[in-house]
Amino acid sequence: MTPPEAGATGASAKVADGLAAVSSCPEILRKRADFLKAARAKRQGAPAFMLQARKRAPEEAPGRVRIGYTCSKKVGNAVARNRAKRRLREIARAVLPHHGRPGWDYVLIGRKDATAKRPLPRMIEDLERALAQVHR
RNA sequence: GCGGACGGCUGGAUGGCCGCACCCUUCGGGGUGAGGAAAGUCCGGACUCCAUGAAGCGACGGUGCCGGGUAACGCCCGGGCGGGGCGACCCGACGGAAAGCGCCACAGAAAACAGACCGCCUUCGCCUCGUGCGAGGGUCAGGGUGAAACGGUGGGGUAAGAGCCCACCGCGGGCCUGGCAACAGGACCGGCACGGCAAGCCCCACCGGGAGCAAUGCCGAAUAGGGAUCCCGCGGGGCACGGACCCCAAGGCGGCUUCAGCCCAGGGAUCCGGGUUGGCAGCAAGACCCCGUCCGCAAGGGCGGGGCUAGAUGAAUGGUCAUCCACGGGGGCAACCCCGGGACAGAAUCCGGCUUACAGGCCGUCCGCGCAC
Repeated sequence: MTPPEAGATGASAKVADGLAAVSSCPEILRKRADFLKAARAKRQGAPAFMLQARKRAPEEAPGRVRIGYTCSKKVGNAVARNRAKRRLREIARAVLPHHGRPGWDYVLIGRKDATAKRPLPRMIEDLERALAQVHR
């Protein structure tokens, strides 16, 4: 019943390293107004998603990295939308603690089929590159 | 064994690591977390608000063989009738056409108080004396048309025919028997009247008020309609006038009527306070699930015991790795190896149904054919 130990412990050690580097836990965007503001700011395309990013004014919610997700009906039915949103959440969880800047709002927008099909490691690279573009 | 009918179940499994939402916590952690359809939003309810109450009528909408089940239903079960299939079984918009209106294309002589094209029979007249022509009468068996032609088949009968007469079948009527009923069976009477469509209007019976959890209630923040209370004030009469008081109207409150109840034109003051955004409640213990037992052919119901089973709101229920399980392709005699790869689909107030989508797999009952005994 018990699977091989060696591989599992190796993987867990690697991820524990990653966790130690987390600076601040990103906050989820929920208000429609925040999404509308982000949509008017900078945007950067990627094969499996679109990134929108905005540096907030100093008085609103200082210090935090904030992230939101959008999957419209263009992405597909409810199952496809939920799946796309979860994959976007997954890459944000991997990338944002290292590359997100405090005081910024980010919004990830899903694409039909591509968001569900592109391999996750490639999407992580895509997001790192897109963040670098937006911060420049 | 092959082909088929019906009913039910399942909807990848286990583990490691990293996450998300909610609940509990002794703050170490622990627990729970999508479906059979969560879907379509097509029916029926619960719940909430709105409409003054009761009865009747009307309008509109729905349902439509009978009995039962249910909170209720357009659902389910059992039965009847009609149709399909060798059969297991399946299908059915299945009340009324002697209340009325309307329609019945094309074809056909004729499509609804029947009618007479060809034909059949016959009377009279005429002549060219014929299987002739003309006029009249009797007919609907035969012809052809159609979805449908005013009962069908056989016999008698006749000038030829015809329910004209008879037998059987069909149809109608009341009666008897069985059944709670739909309905079925029987003998009797009637020579046949009543074509079809109600999925065109309609009639009959039964049911139904409207809107929906973005309902609705509460809390906090900025501005106008509305409501409550008080004051002034309003038709006629009782008093000669005015006021107070009393009585009586008129008018208003559902589509209409009756009864009951309530309100009174207009002006002023005070108080409460709408839509919107955010938060909280509604919001998960229920026509609930499981087991046993009794009643019932069944749907289902009674009793007893046990269980607590998602609660998000830009909306959690995931990502990844390993092994296994289906499945597809390739290689190999084979064990096996390699590659691909997981149906339909995601709760949003909650239940009972219906409908639609669905890879593959499993179980049970039954039918037909073939083989063996």
